[in-house]
Amino acid sequence: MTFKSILDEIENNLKKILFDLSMSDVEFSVEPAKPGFGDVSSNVSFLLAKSLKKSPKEIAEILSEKYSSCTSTLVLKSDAHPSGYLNFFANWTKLGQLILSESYLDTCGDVELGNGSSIVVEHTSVNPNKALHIGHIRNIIIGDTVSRILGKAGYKVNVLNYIDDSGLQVADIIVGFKHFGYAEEPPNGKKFDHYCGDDVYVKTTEKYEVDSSLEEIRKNVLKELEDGDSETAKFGDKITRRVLAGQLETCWNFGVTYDCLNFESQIIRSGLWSEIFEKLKEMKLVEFENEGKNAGCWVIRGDGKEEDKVIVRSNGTATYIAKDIPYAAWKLGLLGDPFNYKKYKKPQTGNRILWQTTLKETAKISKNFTGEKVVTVIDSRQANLQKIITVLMDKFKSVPDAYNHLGYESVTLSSNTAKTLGLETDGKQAQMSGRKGLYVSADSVYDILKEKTKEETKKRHPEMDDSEIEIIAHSVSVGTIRYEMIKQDLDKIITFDLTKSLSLEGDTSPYIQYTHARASRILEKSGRVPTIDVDFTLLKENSELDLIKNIGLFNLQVRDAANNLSPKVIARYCYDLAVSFNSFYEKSKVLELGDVELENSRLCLVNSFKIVLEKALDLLGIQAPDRM
RNA sequence: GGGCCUAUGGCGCAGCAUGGAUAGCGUGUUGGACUUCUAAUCCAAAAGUCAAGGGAUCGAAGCCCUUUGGGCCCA
Repeated sequence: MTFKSILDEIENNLKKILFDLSMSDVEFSVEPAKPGFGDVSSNVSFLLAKSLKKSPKEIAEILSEKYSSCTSTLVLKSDAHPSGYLNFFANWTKLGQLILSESYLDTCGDVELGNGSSIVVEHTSVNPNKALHIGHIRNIIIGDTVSRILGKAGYKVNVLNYIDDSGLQVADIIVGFKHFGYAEEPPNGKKFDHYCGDDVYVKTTEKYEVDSSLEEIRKNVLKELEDGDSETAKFGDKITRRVLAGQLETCWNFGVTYDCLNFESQIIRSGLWSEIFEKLKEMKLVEFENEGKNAGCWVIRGDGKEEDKVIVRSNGTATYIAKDIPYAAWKLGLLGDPFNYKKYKKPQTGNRILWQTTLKETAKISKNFTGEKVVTVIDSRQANLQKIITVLMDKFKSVPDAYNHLGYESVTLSSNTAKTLGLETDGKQAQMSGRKGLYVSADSVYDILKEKTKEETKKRHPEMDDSEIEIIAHSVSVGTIRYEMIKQDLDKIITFDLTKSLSLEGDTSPYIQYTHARASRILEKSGRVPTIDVDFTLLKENSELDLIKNIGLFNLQVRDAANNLSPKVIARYCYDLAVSFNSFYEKSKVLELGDVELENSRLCLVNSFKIVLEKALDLLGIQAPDRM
């Protein structure tokens, strides 16, 4: 049981009181109080003010009076604040014991939301023609964090990465290799995904701008790609898989893993499209246009003022939505599964097995990576398209809100960072562009951070051996990037600056990780094994109670984050938890107090903090070293 | 022309879903704290017409309407 216990107790008692007043249909709130207003607050008196024709203050006083005769185990007293709030003070001896005992359990923080139902999270889905840049990283970290949170909330999560291996961007690098003579092996041992993105792709697209006759070559390559048996398709497959391998390496380095890779080329060849197209026609969700500018096309009718959306052109070719619709339906398990599955050749970090789709009959392994619900992480520039798919899927699937587009704003470059890449912007931020070579790669940001954190760690611990420094620098670098990508709201643009965004102080991952190291150090130095068999009445300082309270809020935060698909909730929680520990750390010594009982009680608290912080950080994919 | 997002101390953000107490945090600035369980830390000070205007409400940073600035999508 956690802090939720006292909220539930108060809510139930208030409900009883309201029932006696025959006011039971009021939806009041019972929430952790703001600092200085007790432990729990309720707005109930405001809501009753009108119907009872009394001031909130008077009502709070009446309710407080009535509350004193309720049976309560965790509430010490209630208090009517002059503002009208009804505040409660906890019996911390009991509540503290409940919270700290709970924190020692494996299930701490678990939430019963999914109840074992399956949910698909699709993220990453970067064209396999370039290395991942800092903008892609935002998508990947959001997706990975949401997956972890949903897992904690009781869902069976299937994480998918959609590989768009048959589009224009892939055609472009093939043109580069086949017609402009780029060597297949990158020079100077450069990572293959970087080579394709920095050199082949950028330089090839530059040539299009100079010579428009090259457009013809590109079109032909694109056409050849669609025929799976062509030489071009086979070559394309080889190249994209090699780029993909490089991208996956970056993802794994950031602690991100998947369950299955879905290849667009296979979706196109699988026949899923014609299956869904027939269904769409049957259900009259697509219509054939006889007149107007879309004459001869199959369209989805726009809602109200919206434009109709063409999905099959008059020449019979499908538009790119036509690739997304069957995939979306497949993810929801609405279509037969045309795929077989085989293991990806290289194992991921951790225990998760990575599968990939295949159309080959030799691999007769069937799997189920679909979900009763789907979350698709794509930036909000694609909101229009995603809305069409959401509306369509709602009509197919009886479950409401089965298909969810989790949108987020893009990452732009600060004018200073753009300048270092050779673009003058007049002090304005700049949109990244793979085609123009205007981006900061994820690997390079990691490398810069790692150098910086290595230096910092060496300075602090001259005696430490290189392998330990390596591990610390890795987790701090990964943590810094992950936290930076997640800590603010999804609908805020992140302006990335090579120097400013890589701070290690303040509201950052290293701050939180450092706090963990402090706790670890206390436990290590104590030389004792902390237990929950301690005297909880000794924990009565404000900084101690505040820390206990924060520890007890963990599962409430997980619920909030999962319900709203909001990873930043957990980031904020980790930060708040760390702040309250640092406050405790400054005010209350733990060791060498000359009072073994008190030491043990505080050690129990420190350990509880450490356990919960580790679990919360794990949801962010951040590891906390014991020393740093 | 239509649509989506956004505006809160110098800078970067939280709070808005579900209106109610004293609008929080980081950074920067100024000053202070390492012989102490690690200073990637902590404490203090200065700094806010919550974009502007209007509306409903006993009560608005939050809800509704209008306008403006910034970003994006579609045509």
